[in-house]
Amino acid sequence: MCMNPEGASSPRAAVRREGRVTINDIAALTGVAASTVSRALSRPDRVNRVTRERIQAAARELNYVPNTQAQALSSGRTETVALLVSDATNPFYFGLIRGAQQQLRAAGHALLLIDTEDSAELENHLLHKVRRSVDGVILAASRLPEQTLSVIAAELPVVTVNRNVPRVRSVVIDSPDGVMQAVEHLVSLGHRAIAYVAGPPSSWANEARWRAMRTAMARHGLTAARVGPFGVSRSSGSVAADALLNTGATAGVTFNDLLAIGILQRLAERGVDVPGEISVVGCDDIFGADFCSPPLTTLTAPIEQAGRVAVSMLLDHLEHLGETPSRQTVLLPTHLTIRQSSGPAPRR
Amino acid sequence: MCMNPEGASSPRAAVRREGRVTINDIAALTGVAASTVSRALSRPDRVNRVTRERIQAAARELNYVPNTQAQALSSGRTETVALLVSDATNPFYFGLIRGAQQQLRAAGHALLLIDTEDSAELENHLLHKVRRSVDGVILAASRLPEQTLSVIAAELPVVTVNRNVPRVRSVVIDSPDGVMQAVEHLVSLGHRAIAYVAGPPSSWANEARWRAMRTAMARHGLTAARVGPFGVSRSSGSVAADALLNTGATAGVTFNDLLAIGILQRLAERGVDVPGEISVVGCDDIFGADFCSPPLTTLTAPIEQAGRVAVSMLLDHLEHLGETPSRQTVLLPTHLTIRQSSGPAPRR
DNA sequence: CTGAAAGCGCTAACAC
DNA sequence: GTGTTAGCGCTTTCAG
Repeated sequence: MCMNPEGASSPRAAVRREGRVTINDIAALTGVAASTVSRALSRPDRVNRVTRERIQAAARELNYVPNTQAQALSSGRTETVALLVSDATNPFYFGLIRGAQQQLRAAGHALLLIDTEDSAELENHLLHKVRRSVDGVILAASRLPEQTLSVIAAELPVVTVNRNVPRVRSVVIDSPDGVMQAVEHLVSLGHRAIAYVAGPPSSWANEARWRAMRTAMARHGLTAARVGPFGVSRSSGSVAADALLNTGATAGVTFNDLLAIGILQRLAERGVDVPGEISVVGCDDIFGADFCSPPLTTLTAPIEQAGRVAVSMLLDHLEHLGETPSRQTVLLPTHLTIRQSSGPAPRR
Repeated sequence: MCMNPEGASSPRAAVRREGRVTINDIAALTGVAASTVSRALSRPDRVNRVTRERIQAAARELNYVPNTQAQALSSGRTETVALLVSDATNPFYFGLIRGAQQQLRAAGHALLLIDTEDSAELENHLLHKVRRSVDGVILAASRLPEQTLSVIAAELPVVTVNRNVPRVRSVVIDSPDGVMQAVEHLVSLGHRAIAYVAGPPSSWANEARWRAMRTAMARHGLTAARVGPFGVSRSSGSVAADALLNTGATAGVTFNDLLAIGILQRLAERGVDVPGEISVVGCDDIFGADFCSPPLTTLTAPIEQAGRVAVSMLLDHLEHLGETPSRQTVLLPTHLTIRQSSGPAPRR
């Protein structure tokens, strides 16, 4: 009948609070205390069977959905895990994301995806920011210095992928071993001058692969050339291809497939025959490696499995907090998948 | 000196509560009330400049990070947006995820990634579950029936991608227009028998593309054949290729690139020349479309932009809650990118 | 086994 | 402008 003065809405967006069913509603409906409802729902074994069933029935009937915020606030557990990737667009991560997502869902946890845009600074900042909003984090290809990682791992459950840091759990794909296989493969095809096409210097895996390459070459009394560093995008492939050609090598092992595919494209442009004039071996076996042209010989990495394992390790860690943080690291094997980008060394 | 009885730790994992800095610590340090700290941090303009600066300095010094759970609980805003995709592994989503992620970060929001595994049921379930944990959701290629979507949109801010539902905001990529361009292209190359290779029936976009195809063909007095439905994976391409060949068509327009690439592989296996014997046109221009063999003629979709726009619409919606939910839909143009998988129709 | 009560950390009226 | 006071919805001692 009259305008009430408090009718004016607040400047902040109205908060939707309609329709929310809380444990109190269930408590009221079933005539028990809210705390009992809470128990019945989150630790069913701690409550009498008949009350429990009555409560669960009521919950179902009212279409109750727990408020995760509230749960998190009072319990300290968020049932959420953050996955930090350096570039959500990199096909390498697709499998990782997928594997992690699967395993997480199975455990009823949510996945917070964070793109660090390949910046250590941003990575650190975002990590700091979500620290309290997640139960733990998975760091895929972290760009952070070892010391920073140690500090973070001390205050938050962490699992790294493809990055080995003392006292931090990690799953690493054994690409170095794969690189050795690749070198054997190339050497047996008659190659003597083989170059490593390096990725970002901040990448731990990059250095690990390079080391493996030198070792493998040394076994045959050969020394590996090295070009780079290059960015890990297909477009970096152009420069990389030219640099690779310049070394006079008859074969190149690249930091990853993205780079390798870029190189393949550039070589085609320049009319260089692969593998006739030069062989190219990639790393990871990402989506596309099997249908680029020529199909890429590469190190097949169990990426999806890595995602699953990382999650398992993290969840396991969460269960046993406080226990000795044994420097546990899982090594996943790779194998060489031979396709058409590698072949016999050209005659001199 | 003596063991205190409460020393026994609880059976649940210990909750880490060490080192947490709260607004109370800042309040104590600066000698103001906690509420003032809260204000100074979240609505700086509502507090005296010098107090504000003192508070901000203290916050920085103590390395304060707000507890998002608590913020969410009391404010109702979570600063988190969920992105539901039907398959996190589908390269189509990479760009979408990336675009969304970018825009979200710029606005200081987090991204909850949810994989619905292509199941309407699971989609509905998960949506229900996160309803209260996010400010809004972006539904990429939802499999939900229109009515369900309407219901959800009524109780939670929603933006759909490639799915048009009355009263639900959406961004749709104008592939139907692109399909028409594709048909013109093929017809002008002399093709008369053109088939549509269908994707999942539950996909809204699939039907939209098929309709566009028929219309475009009709304009030339032609009728399109249709094969399928097929799954949207490369492996479905084998069956699809055989079915396509069976129609006797000289060209095929496929639901998406993944399928098209699969078809290309199968055709190569069967020794069918593309585009000599048959032309193939894909849809989306995903990663890989430009380097498969032959490179795929396809409809280039602004996928990343779609992700950004979807987020913008959603955030905008959040700002103006309660306002008339005008059925706002943004149409993003596509264009035909001609590569080597399409060519003149073969002579009879 | 269940209830009462005290918060989790923060925001949002409402006073002053 | 700033302090006071209630909660947000849930978990978790602590009694009984």
